[in-house]
Amino acid sequence: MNEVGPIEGVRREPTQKRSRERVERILSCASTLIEKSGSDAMRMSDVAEMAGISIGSLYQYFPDKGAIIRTLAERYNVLGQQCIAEGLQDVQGREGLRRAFGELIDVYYAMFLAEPVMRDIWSGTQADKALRDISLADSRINGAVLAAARARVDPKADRDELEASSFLIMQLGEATMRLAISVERKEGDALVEHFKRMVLREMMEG
Amino acid sequence: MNEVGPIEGVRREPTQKRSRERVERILSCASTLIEKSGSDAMRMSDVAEMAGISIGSLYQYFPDKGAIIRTLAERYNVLGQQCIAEGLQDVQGREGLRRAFGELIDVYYAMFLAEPVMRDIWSGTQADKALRDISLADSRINGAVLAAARARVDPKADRDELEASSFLIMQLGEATMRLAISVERKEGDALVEHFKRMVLREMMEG
DNA sequence: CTATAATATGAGGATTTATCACATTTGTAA
DNA sequence: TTACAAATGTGATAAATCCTCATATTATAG
Repeated sequence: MNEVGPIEGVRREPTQKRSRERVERILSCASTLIEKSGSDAMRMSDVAEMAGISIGSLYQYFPDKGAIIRTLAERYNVLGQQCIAEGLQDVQGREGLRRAFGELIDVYYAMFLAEPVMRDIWSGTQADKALRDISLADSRINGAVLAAARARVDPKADRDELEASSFLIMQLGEATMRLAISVERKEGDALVEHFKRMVLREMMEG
Repeated sequence: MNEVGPIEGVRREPTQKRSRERVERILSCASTLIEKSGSDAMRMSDVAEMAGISIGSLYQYFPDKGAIIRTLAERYNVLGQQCIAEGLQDVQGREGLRRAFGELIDVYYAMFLAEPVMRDIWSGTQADKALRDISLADSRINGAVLAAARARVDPKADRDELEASSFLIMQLGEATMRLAISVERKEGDALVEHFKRMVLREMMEG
C-alpha cells in the first residue's frame, strides 16, 4: 500500500534518499507531460524516457499509471486543504465568515485557472473510482473544517446539519470550478460569483 | 457525423428499417453489458457477440465505442429534458415554482437511483470530452427552460442572471446526483434535500 | 574479494480498440 | 432468370498501450 516509495522495510539512508529523488523526478516529468497534453495522453514510456529511467524502473516506483496521477492529485489536495484551513482558522462573526469564505473561493478558482495539471486531473476526477474516493475524502476533510468554522460563528446550529451542508458545499464548489474552467472565461467568472452568492446565503441563513 | 445510422444517402426503405433494428439491438446489448459491469468493462467484442454480429458490422453502425455510450447518454438526457419541460411548463406563482422544482429533483434522483446505466454513464461524464459537451449542452437546454419558468414567475428579474443561475443549478444538480449515489443511501437522501433547500432559496430570493 | 541484496533493464506478453481486403447478400433492370 | 452493382457482413490482424519478468548491473556488508 506504499504508493510513493517502492520499498517496504528499507533502513539504509542513502538508498532511501535516492529513491525519494527518483520519485520526485518521475512526478515532475509526469506533471510536465500532463501539462503538455493531458493525463490521458501521458504514456508511461514517455515518463520513463523523460525521467531517464527504464520502464521497468518506473514500475518499481509506482505500481501503475493511476498511482502517479493519484499521487499528484493528493499533493494538490493537500495544498488546497492548507489553504482552506488557514483561510478559516480565525474567522470571527458572521461577517468574518462571509468574507473569509468569499476569498477562499476566489483563491481556489485562481488555483484552478493557474494549474493545468490540477485542471486536467480534476476534470477527470469522476472517471476513476480511486480518484473519486480521493475527492470525497478531501471534501470530507474540508467540509469538517468549514463546519467547525460555521459552528463557531453560529453555536446553536445543528452540528450534523452543518457537516452535511458543508460537505455538499465542498463537492459543489469542486463541480463549479470544473464547470467554470470549461466555459469561456467571462462566463466562468460569473458562474463562480453565482455559486458564491448561493452558498453564502445557505451559510448565513442556515 | 451521423452517429446512429451508418449510411449517408440511403433511400431504400427496408434496408433503413433493418438498420434501425440493428442499431437498437446493439444499444440494448450495450445497455445490458454496462448494467452488468460498467461501460469501462464493456468490450466491443462482447457487444458484437451478444448482438449476434461481427466486430466489423458493429463498427459499421457505430464509429467507435464512445459513440455507443454517447448515444445512450443522449437518450437518457432526452428523457430528462422531457421530464423537466413537463414539470415546469405550467408553473404559476412562486409557490407553484417551489413545488414543481422540488418534485423535479425528487423525480430526477429517483431516475438516477433506478437506472444503473445512467449512473454508470453519468459517473464518468467528466472523463470524456464529448460526454462533457453533451452534459453542458443538456444543462443549457434545461437551464433555459428553468430560466423561462422563473421569468414567468418573477418578470422583473434580470434575464441574463436567470439564465446563468439556472444553468449553474442544472450542473450542480447533476453533481449532487452523482454525489448522492456514491455515498450511503441515507446520506445521499440528506444531501439531495440540502441541495433542494439551497437552490430553492436561490430561486426564491433572487 | 565474495556473497547477498537492491535496483535497473527492455523485450515481449496481454489486452483491447479499430481497420480493411475480401466474401456475401440484397436490390434492380434487361 | 441472369447479370451487375450497391450495400452489408466478416474476422484476421494492425496498432496502441499497459505492465511483467527473466536477466543484468550496481551497491553493501562481512
